[in-house]
Amino acid sequence: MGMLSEDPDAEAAAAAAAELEGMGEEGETDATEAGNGSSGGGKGGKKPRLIWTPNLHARFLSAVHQLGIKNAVPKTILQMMGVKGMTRENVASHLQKYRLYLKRVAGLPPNAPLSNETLQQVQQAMHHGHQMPLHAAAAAAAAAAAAASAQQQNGGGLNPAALMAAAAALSSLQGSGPASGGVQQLPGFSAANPSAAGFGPLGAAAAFSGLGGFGALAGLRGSVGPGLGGGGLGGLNPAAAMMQALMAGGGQGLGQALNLQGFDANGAGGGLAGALGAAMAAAAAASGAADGAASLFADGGAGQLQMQQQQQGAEQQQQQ
DNA sequence: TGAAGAATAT
DNA sequence: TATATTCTTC
Repeated sequence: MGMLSEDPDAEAAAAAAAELEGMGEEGETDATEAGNGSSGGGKGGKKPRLIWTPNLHARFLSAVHQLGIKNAVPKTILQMMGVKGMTRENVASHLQKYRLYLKRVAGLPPNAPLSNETLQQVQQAMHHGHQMPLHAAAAAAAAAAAAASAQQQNGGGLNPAALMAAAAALSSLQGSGPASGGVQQLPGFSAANPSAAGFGPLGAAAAFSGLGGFGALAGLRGSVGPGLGGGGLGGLNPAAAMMQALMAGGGQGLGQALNLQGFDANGAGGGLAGALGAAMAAAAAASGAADGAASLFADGGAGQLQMQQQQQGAEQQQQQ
């Protein structure tokens, strides 16, 4: 079943194309004009802000991969994407961000010049990362949620430990690469001593940034952020939806869950990056607004969560 | 002149 | 933060 992204090039592009066409031509930009609400008036003519939906990003990636990074320039990418209403500037802006993202994944400083070779290597590495089983993500998310939930009973508040547990679980699963580097940025951290993270959840987030890329960032924005705010999402619990999707093991389910809460699946699409986002979201849900997570515990996931808690304990000891 | 890419603004 | 816009360079 569908792993979320074995071959983004073909599958994603096809899916994107199908959806785009199906949705209606205009739809493209369908995207998404954000907001729009503004009154109606508009005259002014300001172009609506383009939102890079998972499908659009899939098309973008497809074009970039086909062209090769060397030849992937805005104009060409735009042509290959063939999205009505999209401008070269839209693509250029996204490409700029994408390149920065690749550099980060490669562990290069932002100002480092990027060689084509490096980028290609990163891309390949990412493809392999995509093969990562989703259960790993589910396990990490569950561990994080369980830990966060437990701590919440003691006094609540945010739980960097849960976040780090998720990071540790994921990075150990991956074994090597940027992931471990990300975690190493917080030496001395342990569940018993979460303050080692320095900045609490933000510290944990910083650790993730080295490996999370789009996925982790999107996860932070869409789920952890609101969770940290303490207010939750007013009944809607994207994290729970994501966990359910993950546990169900379905790529499509995950995508739908992500769409539901505005989480950009272009990030979640990658196995590892998406897993991080989900794990963090789960932790946030448990420590912040836990409705959905709670229902999940009461559900079939309970047993699995307990297992993961033990597993997490082992992880923590390793960290220490 | 138009496009790419970096820097900066929103 | 994500995306848009501006600025510089080619």
